[in-house]
Amino acid sequence: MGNIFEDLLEESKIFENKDVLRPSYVPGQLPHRGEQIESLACALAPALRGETPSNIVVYGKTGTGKTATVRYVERELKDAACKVGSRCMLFYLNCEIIDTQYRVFAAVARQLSKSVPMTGWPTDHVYQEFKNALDAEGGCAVIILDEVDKLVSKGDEALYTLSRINSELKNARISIIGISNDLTFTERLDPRVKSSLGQEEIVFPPYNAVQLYDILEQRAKVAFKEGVLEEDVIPLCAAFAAQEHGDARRALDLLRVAGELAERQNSPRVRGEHVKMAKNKIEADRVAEVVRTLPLQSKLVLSSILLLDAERRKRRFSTGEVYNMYRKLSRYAGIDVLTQRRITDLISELDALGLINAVVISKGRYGRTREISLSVPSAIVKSVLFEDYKLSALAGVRLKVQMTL
DNA sequence: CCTCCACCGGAACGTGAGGAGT
DNA sequence: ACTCCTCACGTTCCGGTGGAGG
Repeated sequence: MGNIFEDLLEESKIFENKDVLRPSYVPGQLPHRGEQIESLACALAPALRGETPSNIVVYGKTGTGKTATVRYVERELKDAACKVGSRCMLFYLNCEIIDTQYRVFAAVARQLSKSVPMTGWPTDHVYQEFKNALDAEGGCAVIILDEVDKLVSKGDEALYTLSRINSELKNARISIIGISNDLTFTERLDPRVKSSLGQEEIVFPPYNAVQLYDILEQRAKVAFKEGVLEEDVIPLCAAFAAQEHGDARRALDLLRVAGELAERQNSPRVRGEHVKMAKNKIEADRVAEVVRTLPLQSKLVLSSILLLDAERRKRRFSTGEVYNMYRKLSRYAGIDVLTQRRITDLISELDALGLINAVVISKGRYGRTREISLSVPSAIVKSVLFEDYKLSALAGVRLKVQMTL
């Protein structure tokens, strides 16, 4: 008795099966994606007959169900291939992690139980191994490249090689499915790759609030106990997510976190206010996590912006101002001072992460620069930044810096 | 209409860590 | 022990540019 885990072990009063709300979950049915599923299935059907399907590019913003749909079709195709006895393999690669030519080949070869080191081999060696593995297996291989744009940003060699590989294979054929959330990414490609890759295009439009509602309702039935959701919960989640470009992942997160918050408060039901709390919590957690995992130099840049923000009346700063502050800070903290060129890149990264806003503006006679401002609450950033022991010394530094200059 | 500021951002290159083969 | 890879992170060099002020 009195064990600290006793209370926590008790069965949830809110959730029936929380996993259904996780983004990795592929449901048995995908509402409002019938059209896309059909196009994909149509395009891939030749694989079952031993022919080579066209290459496909799938477009759509985050949370429009691209990955879920493709994985769903992948599963169905595998089943079908099993039944028909057709030799058809599917490889799912996430290019956010597998983001170079080397890694793509290595990942596929490994799934065909070849052993390839993380790094070390010349790329053409891995390429050979990759081809041998495919040829040994024979049949048709569908390579799914999730977030292809990440792969392209580091040079389009990988796609170039992949799109031409069929002429070098004896027994096997491959076709590529690229998933991208950037509609313009093909324009950065070599025209030859572009025409080969984009034989077929499928677009995923964002969900509207009504569609999000359907999705949430479908999952909520499985995820929650009967009757714990108050009526306004799902519409609220749908509405919030619809505001953020119809991102279904956001909507599901909101619902899950709202449930968790209700559970923690020992509330018997999930109410609308839990959704509002969840919205704030998700944003704060995201910011905190992003800031925490920033490299030291980027943290320093962010600290500079934070200090400027606290010292000046205005809220937007030029690259020069930020760089000057950065130099002072890193000297004070005894950290190598990087060049301004490097810092502009770091600033762009912070911008891409959504922590700051950086827009290039021209001030005419007075030059051209980025206008930089913090785009998240400074309190969250500050508390996380000064956790870093190397930066904690900076917490009380504001006045000193001002004086030493 | 031209100038010229204060940067932007591409390209090429260097270094050093991490790993493999011989 | 030595050679040969990739890759992350920086630096150096430099051509390019929107628009206020002359």
